[in-house]
Amino acid sequence: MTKKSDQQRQNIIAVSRELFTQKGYTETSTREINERAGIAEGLLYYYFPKGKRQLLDVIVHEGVEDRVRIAKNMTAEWTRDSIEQDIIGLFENMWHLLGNGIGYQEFIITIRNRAMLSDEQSAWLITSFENVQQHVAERLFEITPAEVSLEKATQLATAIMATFQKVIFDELLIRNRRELPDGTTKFITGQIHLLMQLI
Amino acid sequence: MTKKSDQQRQNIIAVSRELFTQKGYTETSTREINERAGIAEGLLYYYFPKGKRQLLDVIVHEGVEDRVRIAKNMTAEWTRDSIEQDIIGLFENMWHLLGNGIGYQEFIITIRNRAMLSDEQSAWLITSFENVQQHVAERLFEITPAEVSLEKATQLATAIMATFQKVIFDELLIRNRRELPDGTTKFITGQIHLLMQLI
DNA sequence: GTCTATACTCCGATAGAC
DNA sequence: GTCTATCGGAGTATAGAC
Repeated sequence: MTKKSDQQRQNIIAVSRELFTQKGYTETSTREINERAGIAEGLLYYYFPKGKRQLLDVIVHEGVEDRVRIAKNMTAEWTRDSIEQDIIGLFENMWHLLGNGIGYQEFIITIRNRAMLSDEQSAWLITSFENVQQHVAERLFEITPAEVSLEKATQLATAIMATFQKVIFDELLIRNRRELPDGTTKFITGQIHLLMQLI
Repeated sequence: MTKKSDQQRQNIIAVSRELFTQKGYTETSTREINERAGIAEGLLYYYFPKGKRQLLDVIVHEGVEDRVRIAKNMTAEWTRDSIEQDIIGLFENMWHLLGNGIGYQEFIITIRNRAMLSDEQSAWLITSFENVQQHVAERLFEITPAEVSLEKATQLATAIMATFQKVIFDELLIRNRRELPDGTTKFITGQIHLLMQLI
């Protein structure tokens, strides 16, 4: 039941998102979008009357909506015995969501075009991390000895998330890589193991 | 003894760096650079024969050179008693170097134009953090009980730097702020205090 | 809804006088 | 060294036929 026009619209978005990620927003011409999408010159303005800028806004907005996916992927139960492994699994989920496919593209586009965006449009990046962080804090608190305060569990969750964020930003943003280097899992494992000594 | 032509050249670089930071590289026209620098159309190509792209490269290259400043600002001695305060002071130095003036501009330009740059051109960002991190690891190891391994000190330094990096990237890159929010020092203090319990 | 053709704007870069 | 004038090209967007 997906209408032709819906497909067309989605196709234009997908092509634009791809090009914006690879070449950058300003470096991508509407002509190139039309070409790759296989549509004629004028048609883009039928679907997006405000032109290229509207495409950017739509793509960034989808990033906002997709952020719930990140929260979804963390609902698995954690147990005291497997806690370190559970945390590593969480990192792998986050890496997968921000390092692959549409999530990666939305992430890169939002960061690199920050100067063009409003505070609200880029806030989803921080919100995503905060959501995960709070989730971690709660789980840590649950399975933690009674004498450990919620505040300490929260601080610990913050330290864990900072480590995740460092790896993700270093690789995706600065090194411009999309595959984790060999030592990463071992690195994360070591850091988690160290931090968990705090409990 | 600074020649007029040197001033002119430096002026063009300063104006470009300013505009590249505010509006982005591609969004800045050479006309606007000329206008703000108070020079005529053709003159830019007298100083920079390869045009706008050369300006980007020169600015990024200066980031590479300025990175030694980060290392310089950490040579103060640390003592066991003041260790947490010393670490907080280090954070403030790093924030100052990446959040103000030319250092801020070089940082933003390098990140936001990553797609245009080579691996070498953006490597200085990671190198800078790594240098500081190694320095922290060594200092921690020095003033630490004998039973703590260098490896553990290094891991701890990594966790500390991840916290610094998180704050800096969140504020400068995502939130697009250049002044630290009120709670930041308290936040950093809390995290450092937590992490130092590992020693 | 989709196409072709084109109007209009702006940019980077050069030529050449002074 | 610095200026004025301008070229060639590319980009966004629109008009109007089908």
